[in-house]
Amino acid sequence: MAYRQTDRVKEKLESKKKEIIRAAREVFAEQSYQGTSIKALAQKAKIATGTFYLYFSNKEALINMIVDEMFHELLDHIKKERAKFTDNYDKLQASMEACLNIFMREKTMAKILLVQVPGVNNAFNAKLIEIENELIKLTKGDLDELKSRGMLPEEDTLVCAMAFVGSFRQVIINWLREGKPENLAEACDTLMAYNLRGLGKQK
Amino acid sequence: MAYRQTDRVKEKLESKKKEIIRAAREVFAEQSYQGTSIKALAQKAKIATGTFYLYFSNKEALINMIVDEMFHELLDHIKKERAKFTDNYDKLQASMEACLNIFMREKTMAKILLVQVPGVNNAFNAKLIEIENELIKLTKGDLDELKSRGMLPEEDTLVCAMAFVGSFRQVIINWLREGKPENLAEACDTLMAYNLRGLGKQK
Amino acid sequence: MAYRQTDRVKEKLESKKKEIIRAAREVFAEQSYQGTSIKALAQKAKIATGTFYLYFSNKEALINMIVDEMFHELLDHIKKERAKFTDNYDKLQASMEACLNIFMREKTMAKILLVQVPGVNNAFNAKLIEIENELIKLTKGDLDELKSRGMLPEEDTLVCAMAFVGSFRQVIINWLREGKPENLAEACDTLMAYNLRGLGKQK
Amino acid sequence: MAYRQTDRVKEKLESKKKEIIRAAREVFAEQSYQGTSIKALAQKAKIATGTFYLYFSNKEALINMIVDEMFHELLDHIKKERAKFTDNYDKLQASMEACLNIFMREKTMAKILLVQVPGVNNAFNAKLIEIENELIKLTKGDLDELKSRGMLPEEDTLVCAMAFVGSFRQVIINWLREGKPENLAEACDTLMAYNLRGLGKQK
DNA sequence: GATGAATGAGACTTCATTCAT
DNA sequence: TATGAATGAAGTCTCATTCAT
Repeated sequence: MAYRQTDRVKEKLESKKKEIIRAAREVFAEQSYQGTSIKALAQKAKIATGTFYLYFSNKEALINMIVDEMFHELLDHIKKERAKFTDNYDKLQASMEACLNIFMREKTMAKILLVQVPGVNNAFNAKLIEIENELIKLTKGDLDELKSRGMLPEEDTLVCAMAFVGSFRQVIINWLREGKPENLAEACDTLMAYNLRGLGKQK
Repeated sequence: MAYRQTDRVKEKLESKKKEIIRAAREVFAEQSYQGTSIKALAQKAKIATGTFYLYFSNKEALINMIVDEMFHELLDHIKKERAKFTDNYDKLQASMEACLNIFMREKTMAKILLVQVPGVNNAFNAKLIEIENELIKLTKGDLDELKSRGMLPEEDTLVCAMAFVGSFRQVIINWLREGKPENLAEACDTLMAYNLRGLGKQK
Repeated sequence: MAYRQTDRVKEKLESKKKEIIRAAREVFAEQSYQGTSIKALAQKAKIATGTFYLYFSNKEALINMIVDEMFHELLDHIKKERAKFTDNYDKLQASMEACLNIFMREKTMAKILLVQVPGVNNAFNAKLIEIENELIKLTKGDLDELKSRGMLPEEDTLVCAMAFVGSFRQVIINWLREGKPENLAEACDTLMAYNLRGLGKQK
Repeated sequence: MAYRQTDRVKEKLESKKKEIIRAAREVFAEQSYQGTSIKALAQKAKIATGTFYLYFSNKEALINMIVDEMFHELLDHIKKERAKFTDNYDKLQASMEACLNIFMREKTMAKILLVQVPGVNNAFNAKLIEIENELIKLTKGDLDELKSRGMLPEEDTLVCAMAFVGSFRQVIINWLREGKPENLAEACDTLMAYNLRGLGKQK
């Protein structure tokens, strides 16, 4: 009987991969992608440098997987939260709150997505953009629907969606970088109100 | 006894430095800072690698100069445009329009400041943040004044300023990356209206 | 789960370091320190250039280690030989003979210490000087003792010690560079007699 | 009438060359040959880097010329001083005194010949050796003559000559490097007495 | 599978030398 | 002739990736 990958073996492998990713997230949140060597990474993950290559074909594959993972963590969570509501204004609010919550909970993710990684490598920069655009698309969907129901004035919904997302992004990034505003949850309310007014929501 | 540092020679040297910076801007707009070697840079500028070091002490000095330059180009222009108005709403609008105009005119600057450089090198990342924060500060100044005159509702002006700047940033960045929205000038009007409503401007 | 740092592996690493040092000694005996590139060094040691940096943090660390090593090899041997005698004249003779013997046995050491390295790098030039001065100091110690016992005329013992050491140094260096005098052991006797007369030894 | 190198032109050229050499001596006395760039050299000589190459074909030609010059300065002076005496003991003393005098007068020469240059470049290292050997040869000549007249015991005159020169060399070098012995002239007397005893001079 | 030593391409930078002015 | 900007080979060192154990 030949060697067979039992579930347990598979699981073990998978868990080691997870561990490496976990360590990598931590490191990348502190240092830039380019500034982090595989050796340093391996040390953090408590493996040998060679071992890294048993789990990832190269450095880029790792960051790709990390960003991919974050992509799903983030959007799945957002979609799940949105699904709880039917009103599009509520959906909008739920989206942003979900976003903030996940970033507050997982600061490493926030740092990687918003601070460290951008501008490093055109290849996966694309993936970051994808996340941003996906969020804009969701937002635009809401706006389009509200507009079609006459609940919003006649404005370019793409631009509005960008403004909406961009305003949140800016506040989160400043919070990450400089700790201001101190109370992110409160700022979220202010932002929400700002954007709803901006959209021209009828009271 | 030729080749004295006549004015003409000096001028030529200065223009060569400018040319290197120009080439560097172009390269950095395409590739990341870290991903660009001095050799590649030199090739773009049509000089030998060693020549680069006659004009800049090292790679970091170059990017510092570039970002510094952009910092001044951008903020000087904005301040000049703002100075033409006394009304704070007009100032806000002038700021953003100045920003957009300069980015439309100098796409490489926009790409470097907004797309390529962030997240690469903590040293001058700070300078980029400085630019962003300077703009937020200017905006906040306007909002504070408007608020003190009772022309704005009681909101956290820092958060509002971030939202304001962030919304523009997001639209510009998408335009840079994907060409959408196609008509940036028009989008600017939409954005302006959006933000003025968001601020709670009394008609 | 192989390739642990077993004793055998450790030993191998240590021997590799030794091998690099051995190769370096050989190269430095032929070419100057500055004139030897890491690449050339690596070739001689049959390793890749990068491998060098696994064993030494940089070029200077290597030469430091080499000179340090020689410092101890040389002085330890001299002191050991001196210790066999109580009479200071015997000690003097033992010192010089030990010196000659070690240089005859390890010509690369002699070439590096006496021919190649001096005058190159102020940092470890100091270490070479230290060796020379240590030897002069030992010699002076002997002379002072002899003088205090009235066995030497009233002369400046520092100058005499320098003369003593310098005369040996010159003969060894000429032997290294040009093979003259051919019979170094015999020359040693001549030198010894010369210096003892010079010191004014009472028969 | 074609352009002709008048004497005055020639003289001017020659004097510039001298000036460069003078500056180079000064620099080389402080820094090592390898550690000195042509640019630094040119600055010291108050010429442009390119100008250097109008007077010397390359860096090595300069050091060669310097050492050559020193070779003659030194040996001509020594020979001149020796010529004043007929007794070989007097000649020996005159040689060494001449040597010391010139080194005390021209410390840069001493530093270059004895401290900085050795070990740098096999090519002109040879020339330094030549100087040393020439001095040994002169000394040996004296010893041989004394020996043939029965005024010296039967010893290997080459070794004795080396001892003689080596003892002086050592004292001078220590004086240069560390300022000890403080009084070089006095040390010279001690050394002379030491060596005459060493040679076995009959009183 | 796991290890970490080994590899070598490639980055930055210096500097002897050349060359246009 | 004099200048100093320009050149590019060569040096040091890093690090992603491979490979022997």
